Amino acid sequence: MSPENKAPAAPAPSDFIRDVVEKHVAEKKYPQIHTRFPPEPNGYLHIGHAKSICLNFGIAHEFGGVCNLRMDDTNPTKEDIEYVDSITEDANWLIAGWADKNLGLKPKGKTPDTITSNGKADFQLAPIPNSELRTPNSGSAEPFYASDYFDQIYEYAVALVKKGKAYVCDLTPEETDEYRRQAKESPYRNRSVEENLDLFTRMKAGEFPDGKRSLRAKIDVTSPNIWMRDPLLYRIRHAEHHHTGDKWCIYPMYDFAHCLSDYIEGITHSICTLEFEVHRPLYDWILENLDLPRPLPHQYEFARLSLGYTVMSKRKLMQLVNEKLVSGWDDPRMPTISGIRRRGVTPEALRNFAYNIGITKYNGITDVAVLEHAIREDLNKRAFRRLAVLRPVKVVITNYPEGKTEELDAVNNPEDESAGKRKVPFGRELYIDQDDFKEVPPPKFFRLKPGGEVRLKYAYIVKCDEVVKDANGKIMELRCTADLDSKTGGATANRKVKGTIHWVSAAHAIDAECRLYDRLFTEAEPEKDGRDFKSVLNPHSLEVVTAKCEPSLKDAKPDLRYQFERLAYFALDKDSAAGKLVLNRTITLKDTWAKEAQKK
RNA sequence: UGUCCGAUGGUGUAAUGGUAACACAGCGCCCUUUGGAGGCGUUAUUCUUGGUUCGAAUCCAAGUCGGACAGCCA
Repeated sequence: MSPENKAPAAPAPSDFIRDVVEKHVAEKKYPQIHTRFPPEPNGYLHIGHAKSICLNFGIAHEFGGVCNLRMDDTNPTKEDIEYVDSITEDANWLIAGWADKNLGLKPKGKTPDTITSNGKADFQLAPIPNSELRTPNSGSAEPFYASDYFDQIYEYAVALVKKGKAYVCDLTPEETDEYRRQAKESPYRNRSVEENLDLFTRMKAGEFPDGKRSLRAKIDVTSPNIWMRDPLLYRIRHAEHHHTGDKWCIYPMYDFAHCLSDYIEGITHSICTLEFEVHRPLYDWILENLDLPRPLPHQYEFARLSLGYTVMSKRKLMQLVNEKLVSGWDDPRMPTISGIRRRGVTPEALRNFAYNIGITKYNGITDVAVLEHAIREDLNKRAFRRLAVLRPVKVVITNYPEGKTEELDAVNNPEDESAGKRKVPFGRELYIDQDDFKEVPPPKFFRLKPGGEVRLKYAYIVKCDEVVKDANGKIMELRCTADLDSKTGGATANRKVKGTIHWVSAAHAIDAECRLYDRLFTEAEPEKDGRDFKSVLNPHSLEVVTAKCEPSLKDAKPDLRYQFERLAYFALDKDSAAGKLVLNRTITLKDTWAKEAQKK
């Protein structure tokens, strides 16, 4: 295929944040665009994070910049190394082959350099340059950690104290709350610099118990924005940190650590979700009051993703895991990146989805159909077609010789000629799906029925002569005759019959455990009107069947995708072993017959 | 209650003072050895009121509705 014939690349995305970046690039405001993706390692990444990853890495990718992966780990009591590892893996999976060249990592163990910028002392930690290895956690590179800057952030706090812009406060958490609500100054607000310095040093040294004192910024307790009413900068927490161990017993708050981490890393555009909008004045205040010599980062906010038929908050996802309502963070029904990956969705599909939904400041609920469309569109192009029967009914072709086997040609992917062909065995005894036979067919039923004809895909046209039942009336087998001239190339091959169904040869079929996943909730908005989201869990979100599959599926590969013709897309699950196939249903094919049948 | 933010078909977005468009969903037709895919067509939209203007989704004002925040969480 010549390059001209290739489908045009999707136009570069455009939104209000990219407009700003584009303007800055045109003005040459920064030497390089530098974003960051900064999750707290207190849970697994979900599809909402995927939106953020696509935005931050997308901007770096489109404007020739860098996007740092950073663990925002300033609260030791909630974080864990398990999450650091999963976040690294998930982020890397999503950007692989796309923006991996723009991924900012740092040398393992490296902390900020103390440098001189414009004649002033400065802290800086640059990513490893483009040319070097950027695979996370392999060899010499690793993500950034806010906790690697605790020394520098402490220095910045001391600087604020010395400038009279921060003070040690002895109010209890409850009192602090009350004072802030009432716009009252803390009685400790006007301590001397010397006393503040002494107390802050002793806080760091571990002289005081948790909650006894805090470091607060001295801004304006009457500000209409509560975040400017002398916010906390440091709290005492005698707790072991997953990355810094027991070195610290005071930890900076998000607001203090985040802007400074951005600055230290040389971030130009700090993009976060809408709930931080009211924090932006504080973000700016801290940076502007520290006499920093390099250009300051700026914060931009966008609406987080809400998706129908699922929940997104880490707290609720954690609840589903802990209460064993799902099998784990990577249960294929979970909206986590690891769950979505295990389900069989590709990173390309997820990226296309992120592209399609756009970036705005409006809090809407995205229809899952948009996600499902992106998944089907991607899988349709790449999946190998296979014949498999989920709920088998036996069919005997009475005019087909016993013991005879034919190897019939079947295309691997009608969308992609280069995917080639394979052989599927045909014999006298077959399985078809229960749904493809109706003894009393409804109107417009194009499949097999008593006395009716149907095409067996890639094989013959058959007619159902007899329905054999057991004593209870259960269908045991369907006895059919084939038009033996009707297979491809035969005399009657072009005869038109209304329906075509899939099948497998009973003698050659192999078994596979198929896990049929459906949406986790029965309601588009599980928490609407404050109801308990667990009360609307879909009891049928997982059904397990043993499918009869064409024999070529024994070589199924974990990185390939399969379409069981006329049914759904499947991917190999990690529970598979030699001789034991386990397949996850990623998503069904569109089923216009089901829709038609529903109209009754 | 205060502060901030937002409002365009059923849903999500575009139009940056000049013909309201795209995708998904829906509906209809064509095609089809997948009731898949594809093709064609179609339904349906600027929160309200006032103002500025030759002209407003866009600018201004007031209102209405919705969201976020008000942790020593991030």
